[in-house]
Amino acid sequence: MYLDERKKRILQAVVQDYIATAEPVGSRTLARKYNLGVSPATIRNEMADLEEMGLLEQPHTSAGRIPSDLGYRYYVDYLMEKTHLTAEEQDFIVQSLATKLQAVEELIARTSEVLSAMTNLTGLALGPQWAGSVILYIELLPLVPEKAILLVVTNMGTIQHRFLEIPDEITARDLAVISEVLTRHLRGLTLERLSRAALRDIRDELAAYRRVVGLVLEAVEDAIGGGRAERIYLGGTLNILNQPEFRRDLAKVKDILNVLETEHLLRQLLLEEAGGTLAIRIGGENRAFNMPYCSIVTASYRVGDRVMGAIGLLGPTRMEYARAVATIEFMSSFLSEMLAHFYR
Amino acid sequence: MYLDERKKRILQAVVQDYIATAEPVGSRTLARKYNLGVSPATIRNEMADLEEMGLLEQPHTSAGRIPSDLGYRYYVDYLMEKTHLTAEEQDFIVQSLATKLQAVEELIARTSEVLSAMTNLTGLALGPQWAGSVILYIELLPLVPEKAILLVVTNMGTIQHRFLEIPDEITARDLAVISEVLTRHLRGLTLERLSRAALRDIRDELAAYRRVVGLVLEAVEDAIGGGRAERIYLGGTLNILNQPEFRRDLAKVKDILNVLETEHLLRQLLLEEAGGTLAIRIGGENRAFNMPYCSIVTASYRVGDRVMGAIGLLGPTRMEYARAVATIEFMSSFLSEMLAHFYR
DNA sequence: CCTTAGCACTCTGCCAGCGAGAGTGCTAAC
DNA sequence: GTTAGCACTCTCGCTGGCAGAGTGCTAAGG
Repeated sequence: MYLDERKKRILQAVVQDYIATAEPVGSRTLARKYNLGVSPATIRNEMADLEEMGLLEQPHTSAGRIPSDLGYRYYVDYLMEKTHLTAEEQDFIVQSLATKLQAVEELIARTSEVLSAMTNLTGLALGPQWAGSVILYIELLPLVPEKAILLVVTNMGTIQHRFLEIPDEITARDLAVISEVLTRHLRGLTLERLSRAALRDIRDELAAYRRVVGLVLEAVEDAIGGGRAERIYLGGTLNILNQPEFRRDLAKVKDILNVLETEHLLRQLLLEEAGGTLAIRIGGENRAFNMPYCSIVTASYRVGDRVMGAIGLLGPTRMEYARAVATIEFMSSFLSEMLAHFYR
Repeated sequence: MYLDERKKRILQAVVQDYIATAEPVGSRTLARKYNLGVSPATIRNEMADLEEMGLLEQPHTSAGRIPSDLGYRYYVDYLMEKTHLTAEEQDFIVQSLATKLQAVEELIARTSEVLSAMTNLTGLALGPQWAGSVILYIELLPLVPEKAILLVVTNMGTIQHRFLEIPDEITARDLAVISEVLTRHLRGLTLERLSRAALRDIRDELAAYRRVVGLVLEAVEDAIGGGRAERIYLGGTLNILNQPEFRRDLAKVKDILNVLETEHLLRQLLLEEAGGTLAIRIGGENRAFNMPYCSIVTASYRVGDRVMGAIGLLGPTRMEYARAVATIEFMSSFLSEMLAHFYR
């Protein structure tokens, strides 16, 4: 789609003004606030063109124009001036995330809050990804009589646990033996596929414990498979209610909260385009979700070249894209850095 | 406060009708729907009395009456007919919670969702309580070069972990020795107070590892102290938006979501009266919270006589108390039962 | 003395009508 | 190609009127 310079400037001005005010913007306002060097009448003509091209739309005949999804898209792709967080802001993030950090989950949890605090949007954070990591230890420890706890520790430091009923005659020593055998055979395998061969070997070697080995292996498989659901952290859900476009429209708020409450939807939202570094999906571009009035900016974070999770910002289509992008970019690279340091 | 039979019946009818319809209820309606055997005029006189006593109030001169906090309180304490969940409902709960259960956290998480599904209110669940449990194992495992992971396992099957930087020269065998010493000295201690003596003994016995023992003990203390923040699970946040009294009033919704988003407020809300079995706090009785239009029904769940956590239902003051109470009571005793079975 | 019918009064919610304000599209002049 | 002028349109907020619901009071009845 080709736009001459003047159209670009006008589109840019409309988008920026609408983002700032949430009010449809008219030719007069435009001429006054942004010195475009032409009169309102000319701007009107241009805006009519932009509307015909599908970049702007009118809520009703006699209101100003607002950007369409396509208009935002053009803005984001070609017109938006990239910004960076200020040194103070970066510092704030670093302080918020780096102080007294105890476990990776905590880092991710705080990330969602910081994201929201930086932008007044809703911050999302997913991870850390459990898939793709490698088993380091499997331990079976007696808990109370006839109960044991199974721990699976991976090289990423994630831990899954399961409870097991065990027959009375199995001693702590037996459990230690079983742990050792399990660890020896499974160590180094990725979680996605425990080789069938390894499982059979274990069964053979532990033939003496026939009564429990089935249960134990089941628990192992379960711990590994069931752990797939990484937690999603939300920050600033409340901010949605501060957006003027939603103050009056409970139905929309409900749609959004519904998505925010449904983990698998969120997961889909965050991971859909985790391939690239940064994804911006605007309004109706999010086909799967009934939220044509929302945009989302997402990015994955990595350790080395493995995707460890994703973060995102959800807000009205009218969000400050430049700031959202700057924040997401900084946060995802900072997260990657922190994790790299954490794990190596 | 003494009420004669007729006043009781009228108050009861007002509360029930208002709970059902969310509309102020007038004398005419009352006379028609509930056969009180008297005319609207008499009812009006009685209602005027009830209003003077502070049990009812009028939104404006010419609307019907609605119960005041005090009115609800009287209803809950003296007039409410206790109900029980039907066999089908109980079955639904049992099915939802008992199938394929993997870990205690999952049980609690599902509880909040079931609570909300049963009542169309917002379900809260806190726990399982980490305080009061006893250390069973402490393990220090090498993770990647110069990093180790510390695991603290308690008799309740909760696990805390922390990452540690360790000098290169410390071997896996060294870590095993340290683990053994830690476990030997700390096993059986409750998390609240690791005795100073035990810590000194450890320091003495591990003098050879002077370089790491400080770090390790710090991590242990941190894992134990930091773990205090049990997770809170929410279910059905969305239901708030379905309440007619909040459909129009974004400010209230915001207040509520704000509380729901702030963990320490929720914790306070759930634990405030964990002493008794069941607590109902109505509207303004919740002094600490700026939500005079909300009530909350809470109960703790236990294993033996130790409080393991709490569950609750949050909704408008107009909630169906009888149902909320029945649900909470069933759920908390069912939870206690499940956990008792789990742990013993 | 309690209960009840009747009635005047009050307040809300809803709708229609109106004017102000903002913005547009079109036309004609520059 | 640009711009001033103008008629037109649409929203928003305000007002007044009206129906509906409910009340309190009074007076009559058991």
